[in-house]
Amino acid sequence: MKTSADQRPRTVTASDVARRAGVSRSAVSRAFTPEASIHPRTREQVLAVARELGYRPNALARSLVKSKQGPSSGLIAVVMGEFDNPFQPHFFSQLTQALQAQGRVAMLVMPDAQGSLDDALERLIAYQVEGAIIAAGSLSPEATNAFLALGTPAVLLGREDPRGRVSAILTDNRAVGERAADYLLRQQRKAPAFIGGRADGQASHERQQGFIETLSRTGFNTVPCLSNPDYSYASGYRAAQQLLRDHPDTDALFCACDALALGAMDALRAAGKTSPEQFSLIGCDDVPQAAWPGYQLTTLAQPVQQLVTQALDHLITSIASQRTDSPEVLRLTPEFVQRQS
Amino acid sequence: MKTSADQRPRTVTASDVARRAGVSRSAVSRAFTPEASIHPRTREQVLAVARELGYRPNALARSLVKSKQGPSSGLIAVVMGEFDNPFQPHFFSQLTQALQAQGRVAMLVMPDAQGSLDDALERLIAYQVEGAIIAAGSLSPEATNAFLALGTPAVLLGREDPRGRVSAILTDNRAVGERAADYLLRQQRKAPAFIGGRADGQASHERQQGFIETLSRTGFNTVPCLSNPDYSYASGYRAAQQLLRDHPDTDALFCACDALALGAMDALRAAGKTSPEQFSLIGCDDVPQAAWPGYQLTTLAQPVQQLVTQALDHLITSIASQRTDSPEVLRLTPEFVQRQS
DNA sequence: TTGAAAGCGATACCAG
DNA sequence: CTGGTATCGCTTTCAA
Repeated sequence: MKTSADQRPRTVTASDVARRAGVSRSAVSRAFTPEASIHPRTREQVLAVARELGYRPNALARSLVKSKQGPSSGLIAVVMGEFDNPFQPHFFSQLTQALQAQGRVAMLVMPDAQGSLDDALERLIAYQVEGAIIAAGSLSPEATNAFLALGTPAVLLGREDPRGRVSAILTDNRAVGERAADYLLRQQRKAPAFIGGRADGQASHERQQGFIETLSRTGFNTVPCLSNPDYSYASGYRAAQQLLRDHPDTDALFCACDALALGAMDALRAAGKTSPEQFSLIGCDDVPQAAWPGYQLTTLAQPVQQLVTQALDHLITSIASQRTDSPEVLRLTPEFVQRQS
Repeated sequence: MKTSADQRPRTVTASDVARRAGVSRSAVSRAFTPEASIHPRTREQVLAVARELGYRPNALARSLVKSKQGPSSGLIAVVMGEFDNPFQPHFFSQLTQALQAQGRVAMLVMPDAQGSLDDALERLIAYQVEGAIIAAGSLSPEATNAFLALGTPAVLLGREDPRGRVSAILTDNRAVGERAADYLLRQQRKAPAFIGGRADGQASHERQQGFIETLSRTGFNTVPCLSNPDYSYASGYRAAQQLLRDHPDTDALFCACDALALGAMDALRAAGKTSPEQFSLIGCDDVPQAAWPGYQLTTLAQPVQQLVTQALDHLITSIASQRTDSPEVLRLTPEFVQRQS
């Protein structure tokens, strides 16, 4: 008699089903292959027995043999930065769901504080991921290298590869800056300023460029620009305080992302600048909080759904074509979202 | 001459390394097995060649053979609900990082609107996940069943299995309600109320129970309790409006989660109840926004780090012991976080 | 349409 | 310590 400890049933294999159904292992395999040449009746029989026994093809074994024909693990690596900005989770959940809808499985890597990114990547690669979506902010280059070395297709999401070696799908950040400037100009503001994220942050930098260039075309030659160690609410708050101290006449502000903008808004309020008449503020991303009644932040929305769809399409295509050369960069247009009025 | 299309190098296998290093495949395998009995010099040689050729053991193949000895895919399924509450992403990122630190890989499932949960679960199961962490809110039962049927260890995180068939790690929600009540009583409030999430929501319900029972012990027998279709900011806002309409004398409010509480706070402010003297508010979770200067929400923090650690420990243990019977429920104590004063 | 047999890439057992 | 061999679970020729 067995002990109660080995309650876990041995995995049911194709052989088990074959034996029970009185057919060969091949037949079982065929029953689970849509286009296989197999008699309908045989298939039904097999599937019936399979259901009865609770058999499911082992994806590990399947991928192993199919790897002869090309990659087919069905696994996609998702490299995601930390959720320090409320925009990231939103982005991430869209991405996951899109992958899922495609019948693929997301294997996740999040660089933690220890910087164990490399280990984690190695592990994913060992699982023969077919491709990678990289949305890891500043850690993207490392991740990019890892996949590039393997010839595994990868797509950057939300940022661009400085060396242009892999495709990238992102929001047109210069356009973001330009439209932010347009908005503030339309409001007849006299003293606009900018609060950005990390000085080396690509997106932040491009938004700043678009912003100040547009302004300079209208005669604003010196626009105060502050940068921060990150893209957080707290940084926005601090930066706005500093801005008010150093440039008390400021009457319009563009922040590189909503998190910064929300922080800035609270700092402005704390300083008594509560009315939209005295001060214009605009952010970028369109995080859920921006729509909260307490904030009503005007912002430039990133086209999340499009970004995700395009990135996935692109990745799937390059997996299918087995080409990682000829990288492309796709810049999608942000959408202006007017609030607070 | 090959065309430029087949630029992707064929995967390097152990045989390639063996041949090049002048040893057997077994030797290569041993070189990559920490405790294997192999001459240090041989190992170094092999590793050198491996590095040179860019060889990495194929995890798929490895898991396949190791499955003889027991589960060893290194894969853990993470079933996560939608990120409709800012607490979820926070939770999720902690979980992922913890898994990663353990050298495991997270395979993610997020039930999307279409309810394709079953398909996605089937897929994960096919990949021979060793265990599952289920933090999917209301969809947990389905997910639980799927893993239970396979005898795959699973742990519920943040909620409990109504039928008590799998282990669960969660915050002590009754204690949350009790301490919330204590706080409001300490403030000498006369007319406390409660705003919860879904009426059938387990956590919300337990928090409510703890809350009203504690209050009733002090003589409050009829406490207005509102429920909502979800746990969102918007619902909190609406519910608070309704509360102020139906019970204008309310002077203290406990919300089942911070998202609801933040919404309620904005509704209170919009109604002119701005001062902490006139109105006490307390939430639960301790999401990042609760600490923002604009809110300064007093709340009962869920011990995220502990929850994650315990859940993982528990899962690993039951994977190792191969037992899915004798489920346990662990309730961790919330931490009171006093703000706004 | 079907079954037998040959792998996919790696590990573990067994002699040497 | 080392190399040969069986095996993991599945798909895929190749004949029949």
